[in-house]
Amino acid sequence: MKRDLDIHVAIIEDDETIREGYAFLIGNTEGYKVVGTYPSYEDAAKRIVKDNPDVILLDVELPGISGIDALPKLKKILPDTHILILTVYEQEMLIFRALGSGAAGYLTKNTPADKIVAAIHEVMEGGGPMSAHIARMVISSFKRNESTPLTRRETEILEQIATGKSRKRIAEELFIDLETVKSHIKNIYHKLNVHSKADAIKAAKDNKFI
Amino acid sequence: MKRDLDIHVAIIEDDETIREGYAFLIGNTEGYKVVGTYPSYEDAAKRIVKDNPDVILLDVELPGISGIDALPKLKKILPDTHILILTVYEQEMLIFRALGSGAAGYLTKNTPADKIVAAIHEVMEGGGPMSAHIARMVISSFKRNESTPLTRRETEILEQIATGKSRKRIAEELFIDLETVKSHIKNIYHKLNVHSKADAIKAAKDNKFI
DNA sequence: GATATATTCCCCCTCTGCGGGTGATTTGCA
DNA sequence: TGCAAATCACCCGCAGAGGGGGAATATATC
Repeated sequence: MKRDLDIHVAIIEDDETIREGYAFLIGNTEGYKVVGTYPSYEDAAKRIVKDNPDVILLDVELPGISGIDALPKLKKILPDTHILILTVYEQEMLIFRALGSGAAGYLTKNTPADKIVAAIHEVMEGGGPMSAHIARMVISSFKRNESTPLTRRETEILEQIATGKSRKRIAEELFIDLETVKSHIKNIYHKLNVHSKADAIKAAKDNKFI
Repeated sequence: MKRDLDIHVAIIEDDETIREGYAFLIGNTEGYKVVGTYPSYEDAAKRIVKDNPDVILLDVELPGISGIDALPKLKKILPDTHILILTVYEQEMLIFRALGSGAAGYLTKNTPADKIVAAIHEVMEGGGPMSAHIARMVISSFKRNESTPLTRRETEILEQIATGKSRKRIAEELFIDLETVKSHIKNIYHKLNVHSKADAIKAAKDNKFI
C-alpha cells in the first residue's frame, strides 16, 4: 500500500538500539513513514536523496563526519528537507552552530517518544521545536545585561562602532559633532578598561552590554 | 487556606474579558494561584511588588506604557520574576526586543488554555516556552545564508573585521601576512559591491553571510 | 592530468581615522 | 541644588584604511 500523504522521515543515528527504536516508534504512528535509517552520514549520503525524506532526525555524535558537519552537506543535497537535531549534548556552541547551519529544531534525547513525533509534525507546520532547556539557552542569548556601566548614548555609539562605522559617520548619523563622539568613546574605553575598538566591542559583547 | 507552594501568577492585560478569563483558568488549576491582575503597567507598578508573583503574563499592546517598555521596568523592580509575553503580534522586532529585555517566553494569544498553564510551569522549571511560529522565527535568526558568494576564508576575515579588529591584528591571529588580509578584503569589497568596512558588514549581515 | 578556484604574498599610492590628554558648557532628573 | 549625562573644543602623533596592479601555490573537482 502506497502512503504518499504520510510524512516521510529518515533517521541518522549510530546507536542501533536507539535508531531502530525511533524507526519502530515513528513507523507505527499514523501519518508517518520511515523511508530510511542510516548509522552514519557516509551511509546516508549514498541513499538519502532517492529516499527523499521530508524530515531527517540527525544525531550530532556520529562516527566519521559529525552530525554538525553533516548538516550543511545534507541541506545542500536536500534543500527542502527539514532537519531535526536529536542529541544528548547541550553545549551552546553546538546548538548555535546547528541552528546556523539550518537545523529546524533541537531536541535532547530524554525527549519522550510522543514529543518527538509531535516535533516532527510541528516542523512540517512551520514550527521550531526545541527542548525546554535549549529554548531557554536560545532566548538567553538575546538577553542584554541590564546592569551596564554604559549610559544610553554610550551604548548607542558603541553599537554603531560595532557595525564598522567611522566616528565621522556616526557623528553625522546621530546629528552630533565628531568631538562629541570622540568624547563618548573615550568614556566608553575608560569604563570598559580597554584601549581599542576591538577590545571595547569584545568586552561589551562578552558582558552583553550590546 | 494558605497555599505557599503554589506558583504565584500575575496578569497584566488591558482587555477585561481576556484578563479575567486567564485569571479564572489559572486560578482554578491545581498548583497555581493568581496574586494580581492589572489592566496596565501603571496599575501594576503600584501593587505588583507586594503581590510578589513568580511569573507575570504580560500583554504587549497596553494603554499608556506598552508591554515592551514595561518589561525592563518590571525586571528592575522584580528581578527574579519570570515574564511571559502573551500577544497577538508576531513582528520580529517586537519579539527580539522582548527577549532582549529579559522575557522568559513568548506566546501568541491563540495558544490553548492548557498550553498557557504548561508554559508557566515550563518557565519555573528553567524552560523557554514559545509558540511554534515564534520559535521558528527565533531559530531562523541564527541561520546563515548557504549561497554566499564569499569563500570560507573571506567569510572568516569579514567576521574578524566585524569584531572591530585591525587588518594587522587579523593577519597576526590568522598567521598570514597583512598583504594577504588586504587582498581578501579587496575581493570581499568587489563581491559585495561596497567600498568600506561598514558597508561590507551591513551587506553581509543583511544577507546573512556572517 | 588538466582546469578552476581559493589562498597566499608582493609592490605601489593617498589620506583619513584612531587613541589619548584636558577642559568647558548645557541639559535633565532627583 | 546638585550630579550625571550629553554636548563641544583644541591639542598631539601614529597607524590604519582603501584602491591600483600583479603573481605564486595549494586544493579541489572533473
